[in-house]
Amino acid sequence: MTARPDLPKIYDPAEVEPRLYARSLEMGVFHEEPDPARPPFIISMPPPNITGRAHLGTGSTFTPQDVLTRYHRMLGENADWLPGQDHAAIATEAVLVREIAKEGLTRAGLGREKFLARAWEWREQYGGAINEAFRVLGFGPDWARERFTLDPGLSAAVIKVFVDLYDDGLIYRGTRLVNWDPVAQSTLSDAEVEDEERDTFLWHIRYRGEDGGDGLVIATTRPETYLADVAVAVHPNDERYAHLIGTNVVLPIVERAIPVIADDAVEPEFGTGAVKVTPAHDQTDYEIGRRHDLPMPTVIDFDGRIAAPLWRYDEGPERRAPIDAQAEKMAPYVGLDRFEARSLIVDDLRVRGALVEVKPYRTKLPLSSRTHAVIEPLLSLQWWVKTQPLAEPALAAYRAGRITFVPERFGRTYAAMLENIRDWNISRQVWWGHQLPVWYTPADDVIVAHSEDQAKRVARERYGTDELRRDPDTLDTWFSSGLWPFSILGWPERTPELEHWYPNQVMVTSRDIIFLWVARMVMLGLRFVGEIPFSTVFITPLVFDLHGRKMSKSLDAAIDPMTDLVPKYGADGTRFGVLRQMRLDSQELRFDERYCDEAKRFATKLWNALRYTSALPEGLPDAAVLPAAEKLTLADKWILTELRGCVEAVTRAYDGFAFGVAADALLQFGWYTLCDWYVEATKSTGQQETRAAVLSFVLNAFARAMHPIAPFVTEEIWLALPHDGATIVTASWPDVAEIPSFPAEADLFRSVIEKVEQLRNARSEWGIAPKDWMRVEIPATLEGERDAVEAIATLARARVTTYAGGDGGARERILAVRGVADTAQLRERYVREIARLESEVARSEKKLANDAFVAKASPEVVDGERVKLTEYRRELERSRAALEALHD
RNA sequence: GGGCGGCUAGCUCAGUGGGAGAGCGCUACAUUGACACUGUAGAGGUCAGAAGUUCAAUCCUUCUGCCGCCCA
Repeated sequence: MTARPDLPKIYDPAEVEPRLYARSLEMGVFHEEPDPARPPFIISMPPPNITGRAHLGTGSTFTPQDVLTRYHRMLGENADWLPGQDHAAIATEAVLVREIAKEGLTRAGLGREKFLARAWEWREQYGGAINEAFRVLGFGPDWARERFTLDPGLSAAVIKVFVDLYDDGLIYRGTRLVNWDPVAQSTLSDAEVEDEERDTFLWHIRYRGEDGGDGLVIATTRPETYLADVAVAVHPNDERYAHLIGTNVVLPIVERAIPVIADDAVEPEFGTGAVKVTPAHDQTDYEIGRRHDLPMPTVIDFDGRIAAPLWRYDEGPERRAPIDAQAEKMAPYVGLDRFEARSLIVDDLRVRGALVEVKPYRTKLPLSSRTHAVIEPLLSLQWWVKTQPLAEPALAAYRAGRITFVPERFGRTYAAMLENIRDWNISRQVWWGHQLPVWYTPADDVIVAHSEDQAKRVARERYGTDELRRDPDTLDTWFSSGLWPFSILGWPERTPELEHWYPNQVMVTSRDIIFLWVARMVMLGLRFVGEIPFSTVFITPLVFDLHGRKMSKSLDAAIDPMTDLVPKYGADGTRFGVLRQMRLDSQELRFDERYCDEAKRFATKLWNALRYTSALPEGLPDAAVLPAAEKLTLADKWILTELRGCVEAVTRAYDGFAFGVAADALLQFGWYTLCDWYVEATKSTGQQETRAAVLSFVLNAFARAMHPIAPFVTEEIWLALPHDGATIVTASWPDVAEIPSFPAEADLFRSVIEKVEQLRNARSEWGIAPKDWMRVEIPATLEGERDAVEAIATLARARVTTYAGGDGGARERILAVRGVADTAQLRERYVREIARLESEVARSEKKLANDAFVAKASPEVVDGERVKLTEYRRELERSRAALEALHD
């Protein structure tokens, strides 16, 4: 290996990164086969949506996965990171509807088959955008194993799970209140609904008593739904209304009588304390309706327009009749959009004198995260999963400690959510996705089967017909992603992958989908594979920008790593900068680009350490082997000891998912310890014999420790040094047992650093220019410590003379080194130093004079304080003596 | 309403029951055998407020205030 003076001064990620990534792909280093001889380390990548684009949220969730996989691969484990994509039913369909609208087409006009063909085309063309971002960021998942939720194998798994759950009575069809998106024309999961604060009004409306009395005044944010009111509810303890409970009041305009009921769910402080109950159009009201067995008329239809009373729930004719009788009086509103109807109804109520008051009010409106339409809670016939029997084992697995959350507190979130679980609406009225394996006979008999053929067979046997229509709905996307950790391993086949790689070791995701996704993977994994899907769940912080805006949700607040970060800082700088800010106990990462900039300069700094090393006149050694211990200098022993500490700290940090701590430790060692001190120290005479070997060894090990976070610059450096193997990606993790440690010498060198800092400070105070040599005097007894003296001379840029004296250990003698300057300056300096030491001595003496402290504090602390006091006193003595000497 | 997190230097954040830290920014100086994407030195903080526990609290407990998130 020869020196490479040709290396550029500035490390250029734009040149290095694509070249090394392509090399890794060519070498196939990211691919693994199941190997029972080695412990598995498997992460299933949370599949990004095919509509997804890279933003910092993706950076913060996926980078740790890459780091963990690379780290465990270096540990020699059977490590694999399994990538894939999610078909993202509603998001994709929304994009497609917009696409075809540009050509003047509609979904209905195109028809299911052609629409799906367009969807596949779109997927081929644009679905890979996020993978490109992953490659640019240097992520190394096992690309050969990439899966898509609509792949045949995964789809077969979905069908099997549906059929089995149905056969076991855990899937049923029923009418419930759902989140309806009138624009997307589909139900949405709770996660796809975002609350947004809006200014609106609280309308106070009088409902007169049936007996002709004043009745009461209700307050509502949704006056248009009053047409479907079936009761007024008050709190049971609310004395204002106690006399009305059990009586009837009359709805204005339509003149229908409804009862006043008592229910705990009513907040007496809200509005007037009396609330209208509209079970078909509000979640709370729905629950009240269930409790009091109220009829549930629907007056808003799927298109968001007022409709004559519709009956979607199972009410008898006698309960329907009084409401159906209102149809004529409702007629003026029928067909109006819900918001138009609101203003018309408010006007009409005002005219009738029923509108008592209108107060400005700020409320949270549920909006569709896909179409931004206001969500309409609607009663609807849907397919549901009965979750209670699935949730119990999932909860038990957590309580038994078989699943650990990092940070721990998210385990409590998980448990709380499973304890309060509600049945899961799994049908969606979109086309892009897994169509329900459900068929109906002309008589509406339900057949659930693995295939149309099977359904027909069953239909003939059971109902004597094979004239079937298939349910047009598709499954909630989370249904297929809930199978992800095992469906991508080939389940239901017992593949070698499934045998060795399930359960996975770690799942990395963000907290907002702990319930939606993590809990469902656990429930379904336990049910269908009989084992938890992963043993550890690492929850990454959510990313915000410096103004506190959430990155992942709205694109306008998003920083795109592809255009905003990688071109400026490289993939390494981006990764390092993001991870540096990732702190375990913080649930929020307020992204600050300055960390990426720092990381980029760090890469250049390390690069220059390599340039220095390879340009040493001695040349690089042939192998990354250290000289014998007896040849090592004081500085060599110190840097090796520090290296070992750094590797230990980084190992501990990776093991505990403390990526910020790992990055801190790497930066601290690489920049400050290695470059600022050791490299400078090697410039003194006496270091020539060992420095090339030590630097090569240290840089080699350090590059490996840093590789998982910054794969490119570390590989480039590693390849330029003596090394074993073809790529750092498959190199072994630095073994601390092979890094010698010299605690005593390291301590000694730390006192050299301490002294040099004092001397530099003095130099600055005395106005000695950096290029000028300063003078120091060393005690004659220190002359034997040649390494220490040379290091001080080089690092402080000092010429050394001796003075008679100096006793104690090497450390004391090093600290007795003193700078020489103009007498007046020196005197002033010693006077200040003496004052400082006197106050320290006083503080320490006072503490030790406190009997309670000596008696109750731990012996180590007391001893430590005594040692400190002794040192302060000794330093004080030295300074006083030095000041005294100046008077001569 | 219930739960959770945060409040430390101008900014973004570490940290610890026993002498307050980093980076950036700021000030001054410097082209010293790799590095100006650099180096050296410096200024800058009642560790949100109050009470308690303790020999000792920025750290533990309680309360208060403000900021944010989740669930209902």
